[in-house]
Amino acid sequence: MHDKDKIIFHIDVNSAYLSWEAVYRLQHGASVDLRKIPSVVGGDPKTRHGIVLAKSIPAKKYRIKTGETLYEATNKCPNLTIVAPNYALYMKCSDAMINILKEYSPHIQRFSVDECFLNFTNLQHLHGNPVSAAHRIKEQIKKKLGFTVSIGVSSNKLLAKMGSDLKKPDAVTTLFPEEIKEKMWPLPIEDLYMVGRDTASKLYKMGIYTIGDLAKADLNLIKYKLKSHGEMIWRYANGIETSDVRMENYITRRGLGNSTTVSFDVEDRPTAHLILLSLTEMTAMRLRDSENLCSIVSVKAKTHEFHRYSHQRKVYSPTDSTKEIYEIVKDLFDEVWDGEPLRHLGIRLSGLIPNEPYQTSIFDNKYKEKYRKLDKAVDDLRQKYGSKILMRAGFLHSGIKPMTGGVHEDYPIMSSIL
DNA sequence: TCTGGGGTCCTAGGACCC
DNA sequence: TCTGGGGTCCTAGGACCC
Repeated sequence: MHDKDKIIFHIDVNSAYLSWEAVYRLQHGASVDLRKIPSVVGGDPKTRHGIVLAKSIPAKKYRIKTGETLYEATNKCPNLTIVAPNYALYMKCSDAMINILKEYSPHIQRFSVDECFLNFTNLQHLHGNPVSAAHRIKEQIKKKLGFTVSIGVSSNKLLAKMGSDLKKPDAVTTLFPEEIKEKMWPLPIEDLYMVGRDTASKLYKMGIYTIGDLAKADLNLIKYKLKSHGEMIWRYANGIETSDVRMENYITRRGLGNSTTVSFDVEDRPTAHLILLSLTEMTAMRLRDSENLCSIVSVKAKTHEFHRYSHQRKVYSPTDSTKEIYEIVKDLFDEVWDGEPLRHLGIRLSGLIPNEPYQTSIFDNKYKEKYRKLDKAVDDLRQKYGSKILMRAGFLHSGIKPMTGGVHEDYPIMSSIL
């Protein structure tokens, strides 16, 4: 089959967190619809989580942007309504949407909590023409779940994604290759997927301001200035993209990590260690749950002044043991920390190796086996009774949670790669 | 009441080897 | 006393995504 025969949908929930919050509140007796007033979902500034996570369309009219501080947002709009995030709710809404999509195609790639690709290729005989099927999907989600989506329809994932952005909210838009010139090329360069602030400013310096400018630019010049990233975005500008709709994201998982912004500045080693232990408990449990061992452990920190640094180490005996990982984490931290006050700590486990029983036995010895059994027992208890059922003694009266991280505990696997 | 958390990939430079 | 080049692995940092 030729790529031009593929039919791909990109389904994007409009202002996802905010819409889901609005629907939930209406269902529970709220009289106002958050979507119809200037409102945002945002974290708590008292714990230094005060940023805008999602905004309503009326809030957008005040030029409020996702990611900016609530302080800035309230300056722009003093009567802004701010609600706290409820990630568990968002998971449920996301799952409910996926279940509807599965009625149309089993071939779905969950791209994030609020976006997915659906492969509609060869399904016309079941569901009719793609555009009317997309409209039915959109209406069914609106009717059953109460929120709106924008759907892009094209012959590859990049164009479907760009298409879903063209019209919001509650819309179906096609962006087939023959429509690129008219619909995509006039857009500003920063609207192209994978062109962020830094890339955009480099392109401006080359006299490239629209997606069309980039599409028509000399590929060799772009490659010279922007390396492989340049080649990729040049192809995107021309609508060239051939990746598959991948159903099983977990196969390609490269690593996992957890991090946290602490409500106070960390200025002493014992506190830092306790937070790192708490993060290790969470990340190592997720690692075991994914049935992988890790061979690279990394620690990252952000200072009071927002300077970031990281330190990592390859370990020659891959592990999934909380204790072993924590010992490495502690070492790494002690090697780099110079005593500067920290606002944020994180750990990341990568270099994943499938944990198959015959492989792990190579590394096992009695000592390790003891910790393996302990980890499993703790995981089982926490799974049954919740993460708070057990905590290490060090956390008692510390004011620090025994497990930290897990805003998106199980789902979704985020990826910036199509 | 001032700046989240979870990801992926790429690049540069140094160490080390032949 | 002058000073190769190719290759791989590792680490730190940065850019991008939602």
